[in-house]
Amino acid sequence: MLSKQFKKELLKTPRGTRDLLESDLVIFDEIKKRAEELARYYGYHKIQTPAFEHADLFLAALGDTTDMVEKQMYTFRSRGGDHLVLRPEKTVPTMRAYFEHGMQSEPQPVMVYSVGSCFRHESPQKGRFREFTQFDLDILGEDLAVADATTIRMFNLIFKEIKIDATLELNTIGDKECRPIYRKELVAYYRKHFNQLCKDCKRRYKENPLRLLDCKEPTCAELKQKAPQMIEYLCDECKKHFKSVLEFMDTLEISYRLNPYLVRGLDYYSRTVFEFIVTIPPENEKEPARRLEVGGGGRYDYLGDVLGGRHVPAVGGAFGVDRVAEVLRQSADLEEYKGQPPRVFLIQLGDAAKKKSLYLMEEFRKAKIPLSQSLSKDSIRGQLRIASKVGADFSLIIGQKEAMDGTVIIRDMDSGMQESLPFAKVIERLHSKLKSVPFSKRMPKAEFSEEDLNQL
RNA sequence: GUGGACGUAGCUCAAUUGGCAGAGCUCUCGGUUGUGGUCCGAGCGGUUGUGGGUUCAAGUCCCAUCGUCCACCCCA
Repeated sequence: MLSKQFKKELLKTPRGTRDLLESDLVIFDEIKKRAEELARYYGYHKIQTPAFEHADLFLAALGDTTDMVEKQMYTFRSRGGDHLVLRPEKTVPTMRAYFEHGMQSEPQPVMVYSVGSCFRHESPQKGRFREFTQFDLDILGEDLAVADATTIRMFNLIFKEIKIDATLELNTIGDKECRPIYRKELVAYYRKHFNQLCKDCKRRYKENPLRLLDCKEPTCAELKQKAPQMIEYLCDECKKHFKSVLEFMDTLEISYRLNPYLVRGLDYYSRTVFEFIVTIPPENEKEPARRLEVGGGGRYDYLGDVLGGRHVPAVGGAFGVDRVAEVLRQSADLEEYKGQPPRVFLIQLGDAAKKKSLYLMEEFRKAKIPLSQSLSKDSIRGQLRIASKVGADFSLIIGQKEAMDGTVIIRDMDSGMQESLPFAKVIERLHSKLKSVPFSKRMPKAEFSEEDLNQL
């Protein structure tokens, strides 16, 4: 037995994690289901990689971005001494699986999707957890712009399907040819204005110049407006590629906003980058509307070279199931995400009836009658209370008398009308009753006016 | 790592200048020994996050600590 003090500390999930209860999971599952249906239809195949990988896999892929590796990854040693890490994302594992299973000798491109937890040791805040669920889509072994367009289109379709109003932002960050040139220009520009930069930007200037474009400080924002933009420095190939992506967007009638400040920090990224943004209205008038990134991705043509020593042009992205669920919870009509209440509630009174009902439950299951019950309650009153609380349309009542003469009472929970039938007829009768009571009629907490009551 | 707000029952929150720790919801049981929703009654549920200090007396004041949320940093 834990002491009370320890209970307070231990009987809760660790920081940045949480339990998902049924009311959360019906939403999660529905999101995953709709995304999966779309992905499958468009030719993606499901894969599942382990929750942890060799730490060196990520070290190799991410390069020497020590902040990410040291501070934000859950690394640990196995008993055998392996240096492992809880996966912080799924692009790298996907590429790892591509090589491990020789997918380069399958017809190209290889299209895969996956859904599962990722882990980052960050300080939690709204929509950001240390364990979170990502839905990933990737196209490996294809450098044509149509793959970029397909990826973006998939997320566009998915968000439409789950009724989330997300804005697409697009940019290109060039390739190995043109990006270094641009970066040099950018650094040269900021060098001239170095003294005006905010404290953070002075650090970014050294560590990750492209991130300078991300700063929200007023003076920095002003500076970046006059900063050189990637688009002016694109090589011919990249220009052609990006133009082609945009043409596909027009063809598919997907609206987008070009955001020249959208960047990805890591070296293996190239060309197309995109994000889907949801604007959340402010809770009170003083606060500005918030931008929540619900998904994003891009092309990563160099990851294959880094990991497998082989050029595998690829494009992919992910959306955060947690964030999407959060947005849905605040905005959407959640009716269709609510779990369906059991339609029939089985009530038993007395030992003989309880035994009988235990047997009957399996018969009802085979007959596909959606049944619920509370076998631990004995009073009819208590059982009926639960039946109405869970929103059952009908109750089946089996008491001593019914158990003896082989009948069941069917009670219509709306009207209170009851009829007694032999066991053999009950299933057939229920099927027709369930069909005749439409979903819309079901109101768990209905309130009746006097007129209604008089009619009964 | 930095800054701000907040920690009282399972949940939402009260508690006056420091003066008996409370309400609503939920849950359990009963009002009706075989009939639900509304209603009524009763009950369960607390070391007021933790530790220390001031005081006759601390949920309240002070210090420390832990935790949660929010923002920053970071964002694969």
